[in-house]
Amino acid sequence: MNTLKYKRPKGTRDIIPEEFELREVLLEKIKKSIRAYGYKFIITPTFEHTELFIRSIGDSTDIVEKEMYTFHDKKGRSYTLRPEGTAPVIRAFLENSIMPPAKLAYIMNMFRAERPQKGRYREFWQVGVEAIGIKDPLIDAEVIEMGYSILKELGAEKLVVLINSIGSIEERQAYKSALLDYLNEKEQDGTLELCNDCKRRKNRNPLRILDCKIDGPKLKDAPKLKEFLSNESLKYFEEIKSYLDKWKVNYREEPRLVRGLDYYNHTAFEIVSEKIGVEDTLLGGGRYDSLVEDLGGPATPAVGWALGLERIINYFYQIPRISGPFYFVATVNEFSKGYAIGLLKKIREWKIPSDMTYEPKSLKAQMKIADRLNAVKAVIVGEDEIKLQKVRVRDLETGKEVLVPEKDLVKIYEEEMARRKGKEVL
RNA sequence: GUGAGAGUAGCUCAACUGGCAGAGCGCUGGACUGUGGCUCCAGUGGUUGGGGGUUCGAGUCCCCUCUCUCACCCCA
Repeated sequence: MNTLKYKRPKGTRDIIPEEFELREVLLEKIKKSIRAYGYKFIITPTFEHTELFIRSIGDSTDIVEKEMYTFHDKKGRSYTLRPEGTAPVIRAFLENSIMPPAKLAYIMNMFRAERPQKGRYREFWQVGVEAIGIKDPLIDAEVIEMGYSILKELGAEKLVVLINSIGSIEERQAYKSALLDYLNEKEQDGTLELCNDCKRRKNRNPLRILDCKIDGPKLKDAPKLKEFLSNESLKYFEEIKSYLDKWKVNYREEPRLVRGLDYYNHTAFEIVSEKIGVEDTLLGGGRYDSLVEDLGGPATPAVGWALGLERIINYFYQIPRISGPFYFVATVNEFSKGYAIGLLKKIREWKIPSDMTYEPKSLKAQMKIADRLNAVKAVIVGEDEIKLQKVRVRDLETGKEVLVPEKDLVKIYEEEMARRKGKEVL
């Protein structure tokens, strides 16, 4: 088994037919919901100029520092497999002169060179939305509510929106230095010893220290981010919450919530499920008012989120057993096989999933294969049937057989599909 | 990058302190020659991830290596 010569690269996944069908169903639901909120879908290239990600995500973030798949072409240009969707979408928004206000959505695979674990892969799929050119608490709230309802519709349970305002970039900067002053002072007078992780965090993202399991509790008297927010920022945040209240979104204010990408400001949020032991984030997002300008466009505020498709599937779905061909054509001998080949061709012109055995096999063996493939009905063709100008249709679940003219195969198929509709529990 | 666990048949897993590598499922065929599932019978299955070492003898002990999984970090 482990003598296999080639295996998939670490952290990548094969989506086998069973999961493929499940994803199709989920994605259809997601697309329908997102369109209902007025978004249009786009697809950007799988790779971009490396610079785009460094500029947008921030050069001292984990993603840029150690998780990007970067390569060079023959002329030495540096490209990177997209690690996230927001920067490419904004780039495309600018490059195609799309006019704000614009609501763009995407379903794209992302690439990050992390150590894989549950719900976390090196290639993974994100569904994301970006509302570009609108700055009003109403849109922030709507974006959050949309993510919340979509997750709910997808069957995610015990959802909680964690929400915070991290203020404007200037406000956050002021807070950051106040926090650093506080930490340095405590360290110098010996009342505080940070863990190794937090020593690293100090340079990279000091706000995260407050959330550290080891050091966090020691910092009860540290300055609070909220104290550094302007009245305007606070009011904006309050308004968002009042909409969420009105729409009965289950949220919790999380003063320590910060985002790992540099471009966020003001609203930051995550949606987690309390059903999952390790509180993995199902969806994360926030407001980013300076990104469009940073990427060379006019000053344009924006807000958005992304959700991880694999996490939804991992935590809330079983990979279903899928049904095989609707009709499995079985033949009695070489003579009827010739006839069956023509019949199969007709069934396929009707676009009904169907199959047969190609090598000669006994009828018994053919039936066995039909069963194993989980076919819905077997169509048995032998000399008797040909003589009568009919086919024998056996329901593989009930074992009931009917003798009908060929053209009835369409009717039987349609009736069965109609019967199943709505009952499809994936 | 750090830490923990696991690799035995196609799959899920056994094999006491080192002593002949096994079972179930699957697969093929038959009982039932124009009918699947259930039952019974027979057959099919392996370089125990790879390399080295200790030993009369290694799936089992030691070292190296590869792969996978989980957790931390970080994130979707």
